[in-house]
Amino acid sequence: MKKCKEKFYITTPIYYPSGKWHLGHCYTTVYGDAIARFKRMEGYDVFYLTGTDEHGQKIEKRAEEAGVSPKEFVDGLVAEIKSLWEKLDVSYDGFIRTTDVCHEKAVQKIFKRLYEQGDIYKSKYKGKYCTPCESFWTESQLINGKCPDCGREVQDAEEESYFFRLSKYAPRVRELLTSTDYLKPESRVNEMVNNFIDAGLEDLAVSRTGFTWGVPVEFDPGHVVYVWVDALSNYITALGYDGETQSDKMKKYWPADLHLMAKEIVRFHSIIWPAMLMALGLPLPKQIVAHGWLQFNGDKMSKSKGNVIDPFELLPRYGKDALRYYLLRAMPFGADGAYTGETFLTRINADLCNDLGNLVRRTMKMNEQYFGGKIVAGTAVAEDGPMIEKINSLYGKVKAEMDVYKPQVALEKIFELIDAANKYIDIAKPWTLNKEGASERLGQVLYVLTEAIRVAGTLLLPFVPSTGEKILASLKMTPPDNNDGLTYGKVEKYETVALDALFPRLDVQKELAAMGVEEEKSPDAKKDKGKKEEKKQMETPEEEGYINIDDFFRTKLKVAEVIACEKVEKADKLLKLTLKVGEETRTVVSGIAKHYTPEETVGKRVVLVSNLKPRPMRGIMSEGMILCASDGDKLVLVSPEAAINSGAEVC
RNA sequence: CGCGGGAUGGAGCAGUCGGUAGCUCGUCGGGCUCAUAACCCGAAGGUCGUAGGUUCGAGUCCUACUCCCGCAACCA
Repeated sequence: MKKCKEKFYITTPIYYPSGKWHLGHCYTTVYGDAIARFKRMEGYDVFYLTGTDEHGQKIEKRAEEAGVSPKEFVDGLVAEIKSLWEKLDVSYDGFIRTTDVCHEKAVQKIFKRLYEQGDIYKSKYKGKYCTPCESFWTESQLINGKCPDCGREVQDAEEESYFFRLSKYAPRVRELLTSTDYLKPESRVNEMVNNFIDAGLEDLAVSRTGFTWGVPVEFDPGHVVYVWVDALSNYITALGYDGETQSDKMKKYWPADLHLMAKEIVRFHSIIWPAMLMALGLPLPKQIVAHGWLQFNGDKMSKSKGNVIDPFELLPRYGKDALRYYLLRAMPFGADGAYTGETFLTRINADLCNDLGNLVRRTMKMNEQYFGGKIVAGTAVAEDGPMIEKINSLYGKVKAEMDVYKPQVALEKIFELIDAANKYIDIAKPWTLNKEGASERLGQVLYVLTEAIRVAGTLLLPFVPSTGEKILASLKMTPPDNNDGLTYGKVEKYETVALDALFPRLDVQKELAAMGVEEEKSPDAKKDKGKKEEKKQMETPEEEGYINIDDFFRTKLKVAEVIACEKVEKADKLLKLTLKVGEETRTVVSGIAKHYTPEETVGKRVVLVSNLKPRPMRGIMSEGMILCASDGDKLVLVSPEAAINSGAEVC
């Protein structure tokens, strides 16, 4: 079955190390890993690339706040993500960092070449300049027409920038999107074409002068290459492309077979990236696939909502394969998927513990008990037919789904065989055969089961590698390096051994409590959690979760009266409130427009956080925050319960 | 009318070319004893968001509407 080695080049995006690594990063990377492993099993010469995108103003700032150099800052996060990939069994072949010297050099060359051939040109864009801050702002960034940093007047100014002639390639890119299957799922095609291409593609600013943490433009000091050319080109510089000559790796692996990514960066990969490649005269990637986002407890992941799922916490508790399985199985193709602790645990229990783990365990125990683990092929009877057929057809089914990059459906197919095997045991009743002394038939039944387990276990390897290995270890086998043996009867003799349970069964309620999930559904769980918190309070009163009184009084709360209120233009959720706080007048922008009209808000007394750092919102400087109570759907303002002068301290 | 996605048993989802509405979890009842209180069988539960239309026949196609969610451009 092994043919001449065809290549397969697959990539994840390069991740931006500005904060914590989360489940979203894990999802994309594990998804890619499953495909890479599957292709390797099929005999492809796979190159799986991942990496990090390390330049830019945000990193520069974060590093400054942390008091380290940008390089030191990203080094730490890169070490973290590499350890994460190791813990998740991610089998990447290349890891590119945009701070790698050869990448930076290649980017400079690419930039220069595009400039020399006229695809990049120098121009200016108009905006506003704040002289004291030495900052350049666009019209829309201004706050009340003034500098968003210092609030001072700004002057008309022009800033130099290099531009990429994106507009020149718009027709070809449109053609690519609309008449090939370059972009999957197709629903994204309309989004791109309608929103961006047909709306008019403007040339793209590809350099910046406002910060220095980036690849310098070789021939124009003061400019650094902005994210597009720097980040996107990683897919070719990682193969050793240096801007002109083709490296061996480049010749071998380019064009990419698959760029995998989450939906928010589809725009760059479906429009800018092909245009860049066209300009460079390189072949285009065969396909980009965009997956949806993991939503957490019904919402976007957000720290303030307390629903951030940290893979570093989940991993040691449940293991890499539980996490891999969940990510690969539970997400629908292309759309968003909802993560909740409950669905996670239920999935692991139902599929991995009950169906798969238990099947392997019960079969191996019977093998051992009845035949001392020595199982040989016997004569198949009619009753075995459906099972044998299922074993033989499994690889084809899994392959068909993996060819269109749908691991979730591929896994479903594998579990259909596991399901069928559990049913087969009930029909064949080995324990009865044993009592009846039908030894030959008993041996054959166990042989069929063992074959099913071998094939399913082997096909599980790309998805849950260490579980696949454990299953094969029960059969005293090691993972094969090809897909040759995936049919019934390929192994005629076994000496099996019953190992420990593959996945211990989880107590869902206990685990949920341990996760600290907010909204348990069953009353029992609430009880459990209540107890737990009570205990915690008694034992460790000053532990996490508590602040002392001084901490509290750092927040200056005051009663304020709303003396004017209006909707913020072009903002659905914002109201601009003018507040009287004692003698003072404040402007506060608040996201309550869905719950209050301006009219009903005027005259209300509210509680203001008066020492919050002012922050621009939708062009208006908001000088504080007013307190509201919300239980999800409902939101109400918090008010003093009796009349009191505005400006009164809340204590 | 800014763009896009969605609405299917209690929950989460599938449903291709229109042709008997499926899966997983949960619930209820039964079976089995090899196995991790696991496994197997059966049942209850849906006017497929609303209102029209096309058709012999609509979850599927057309029109209008309601509600939800992303993005643009915000909710400290």
